[in-house]
Amino acid sequence: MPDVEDTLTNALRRRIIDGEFAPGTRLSEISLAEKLGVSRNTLREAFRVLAEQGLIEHVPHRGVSVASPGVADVVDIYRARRYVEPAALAAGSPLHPAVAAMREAVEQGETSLEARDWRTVGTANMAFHDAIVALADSPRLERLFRDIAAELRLAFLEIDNPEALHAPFVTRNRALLETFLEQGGPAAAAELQDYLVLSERTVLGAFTRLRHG
Amino acid sequence: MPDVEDTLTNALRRRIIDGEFAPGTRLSEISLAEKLGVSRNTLREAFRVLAEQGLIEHVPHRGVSVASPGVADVVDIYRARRYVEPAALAAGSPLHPAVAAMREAVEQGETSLEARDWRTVGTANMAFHDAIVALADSPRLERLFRDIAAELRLAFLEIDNPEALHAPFVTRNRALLETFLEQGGPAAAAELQDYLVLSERTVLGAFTRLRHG
DNA sequence: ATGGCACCGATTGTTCAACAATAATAGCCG
DNA sequence: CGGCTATTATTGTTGAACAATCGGTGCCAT
Repeated sequence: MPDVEDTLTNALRRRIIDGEFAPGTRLSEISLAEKLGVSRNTLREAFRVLAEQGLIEHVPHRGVSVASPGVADVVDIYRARRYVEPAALAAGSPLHPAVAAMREAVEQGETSLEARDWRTVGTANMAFHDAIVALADSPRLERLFRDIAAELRLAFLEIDNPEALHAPFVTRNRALLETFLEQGGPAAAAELQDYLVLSERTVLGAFTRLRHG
Repeated sequence: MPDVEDTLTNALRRRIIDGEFAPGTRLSEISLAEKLGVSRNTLREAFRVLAEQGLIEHVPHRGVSVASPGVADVVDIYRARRYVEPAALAAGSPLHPAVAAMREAVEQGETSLEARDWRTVGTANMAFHDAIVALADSPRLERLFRDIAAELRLAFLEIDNPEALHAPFVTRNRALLETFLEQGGPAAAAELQDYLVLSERTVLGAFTRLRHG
């Protein structure tokens, strides 16, 4: 049964992102390998990949645990986002295929918002920003964003107040898309800067509130 | 003999970057494991990490080979650099510790240039840009740059004309540092934009010249 | 009781040997 | 000479084994 590896990595990745293993959870090689029906060695290869992506944390001789991003991580993630996303939007063409993905993400967000399905709202929000990055046509920047978006999802899982985290940004996504199409990239980039500052503040606020009970 | 893994990954990484295995070289698990004195399984874990970093390419059932970046990769690498480096410089503080590293890299480059030690000139150039990215104080952006800088070194190895690639930029580094200190980040960022465009053109020119004999 | 210390158990780190699955190659046939 | 098949070398994966390390347990001395 070869080629399990990539599938295994992706499966694990999805399950972690979906919150099946809470952030901070220790992942035992033996029990997890048994549970997944693979050998320890194969599982360890997947671990190395996920650790490199920042989804799990590896401490020598103490195994791996699901990453649990702290305040410093969130700050850094948003810093990176502010470097990449507004620039991608500013230089992006309205004719770029990713614009369709942006529009779909906006609509998906609106639909899910109405259904009060916060988790899906969060997914749609991420898809929206993913599409923004895709405007840059840069595989390496897309990979960076994929990784930090996954980490951010873990941070969201820690907070576990999806409505407050995701709901406010659906209308902002719509507005941002319209600004981009009607006023062009630079105007949208400026708007996105504020957007990201607000988003960061929202996440950090929820974080510190957590720490204080 | 535990904990070999991280050491092994770093050792392999250094040897690849240093050109011990030419870009495109196929890395056989059996022979390389024997050569390095580790087991296949351990080596495979290191492979997974390096593949994730883009240093080696993994094709299922065909093994791994040292990455050999093509024109598209170089273009993308420079695109990513233009997203990150000028912004880091624009927002960077002259009091940041990384400025010392920038200065050291400039001086190292000048010394090596005089000695006509092109390889060291290249290393100093990379250290200079690494320091620029460090201005952003972002571990994730630093990691991105570390990876694409490594890939770029592989591209340089393919070209193998280190003088043309590295020598012209020593004086530019000095000038850029002075602009940053005397005129501030935004002015330096603008200068760096042109710098990177020129650098990209240099690399791409050498590339296409390669293809034509 | 308490603080430090040696031991013990559980887990990770690593190796080895084996087999399955695949891709490239070589050789065969038409 | 081109296409098909068989061979072969390599990767993919497994299971078992042992070494090394970490954390905790319980003992001992104060």
